[in-house]
Amino acid sequence: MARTSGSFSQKTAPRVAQTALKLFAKYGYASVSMRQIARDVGVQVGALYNYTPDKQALLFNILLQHMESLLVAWARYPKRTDPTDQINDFIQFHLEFHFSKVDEVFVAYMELRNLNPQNFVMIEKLRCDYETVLQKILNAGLAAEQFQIKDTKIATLAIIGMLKEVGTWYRPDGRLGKPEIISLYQNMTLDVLGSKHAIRKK
Amino acid sequence: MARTSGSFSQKTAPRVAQTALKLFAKYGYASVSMRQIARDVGVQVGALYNYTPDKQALLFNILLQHMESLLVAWARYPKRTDPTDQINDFIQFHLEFHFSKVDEVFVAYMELRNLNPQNFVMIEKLRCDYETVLQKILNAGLAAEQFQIKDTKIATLAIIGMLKEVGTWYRPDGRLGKPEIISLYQNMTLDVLGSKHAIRKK
DNA sequence: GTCTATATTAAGATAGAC
DNA sequence: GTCTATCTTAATATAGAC
Repeated sequence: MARTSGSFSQKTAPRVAQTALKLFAKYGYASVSMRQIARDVGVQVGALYNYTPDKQALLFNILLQHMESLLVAWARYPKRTDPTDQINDFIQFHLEFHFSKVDEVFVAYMELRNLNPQNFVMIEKLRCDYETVLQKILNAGLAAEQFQIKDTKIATLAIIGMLKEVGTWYRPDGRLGKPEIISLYQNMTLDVLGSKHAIRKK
Repeated sequence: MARTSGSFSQKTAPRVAQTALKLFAKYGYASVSMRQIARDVGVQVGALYNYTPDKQALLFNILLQHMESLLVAWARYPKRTDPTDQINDFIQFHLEFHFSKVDEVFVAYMELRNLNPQNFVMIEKLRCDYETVLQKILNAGLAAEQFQIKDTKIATLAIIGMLKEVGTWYRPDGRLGKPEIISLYQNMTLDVLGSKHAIRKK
């Protein structure tokens, strides 16, 4: 049952990346072997090296494409001027993006330390850029006197932490639908920021 | 320079566990070899097996002892009756405990998937027990009408997420001291819970 | 582009001498 | 209790045939 020469290349390329992503998310980068990836793709291990120079590049490309697509998607997201609106938009954007990229997000959070040093610097830069998006909204809200924040950096990290946790429990068939989750996190975030929206709630 | 027979056993036992913890925290369980642990301990690899039946047991014991000591420490922590006080105490307890166990906490969060299935069930049970501690305080605060929470489970997870994130950036020589961090997180948590403390803040 | 075969290295774990 | 030596398996990566 040897495969005909050249007959699956266009299908194989994306399958290698997708399979690596799926396995890295499930078992962790260090626990997944090239043989395991090859088996799930349906090729012999030698064939993988037509698509990646090595295992590290598989991880790096997953993280690079994920972070770049995240930042590009935010750049294209329509912006409103009011800081409270911006927070609501950011939470909605973030959660919707992450609902659709569960594996990528998980690998991005878990496998940073398995990047080689040069690759780590590149990804960490992009992660910082994304954090800065949120921090700037907080600063805008402070300037507009809509938020009451004692420490902007800590508030940024707390919100990132809150949102990150969602990835550990969200299931498409879970108790809450996406809109409900988004709404809950919008409210909790504005609470953390001391926004006046809190008055509306009561 | 062979070691004298039997001369280091009492020192070696804790060193094996501590070295495994340190290396697992830094490089990840799957990336650390028994040879690497042996080298850092200062023995040959065969000697490790006097202290552990296998590598998996090293990980499991780290997580088991961490979770048990966490739950025991909370059980012994003085309890106040007011739910708002309880939240403040829980945040203080949690952060102080985690400040002192940075590596244990990190390994506990990162390496769950490298536990074998039986070990995973045991650790997950303890993790749930700890989550329940917080959720019960939230329910008490709701019953006492001190908190405004739309979804107790989600609020619990959001707070856990906020606190977990601290482990990724806390450094003993960082910008903020432990008391400042604890105070900030107490405030943000009460904000998320819609506590009336928020009025005091303004 | 994929296969088979292999080079090379290293992993977890064990046996037996001291 | 530790050492040296070794068994067995499996890892990443490459070479060359088809």
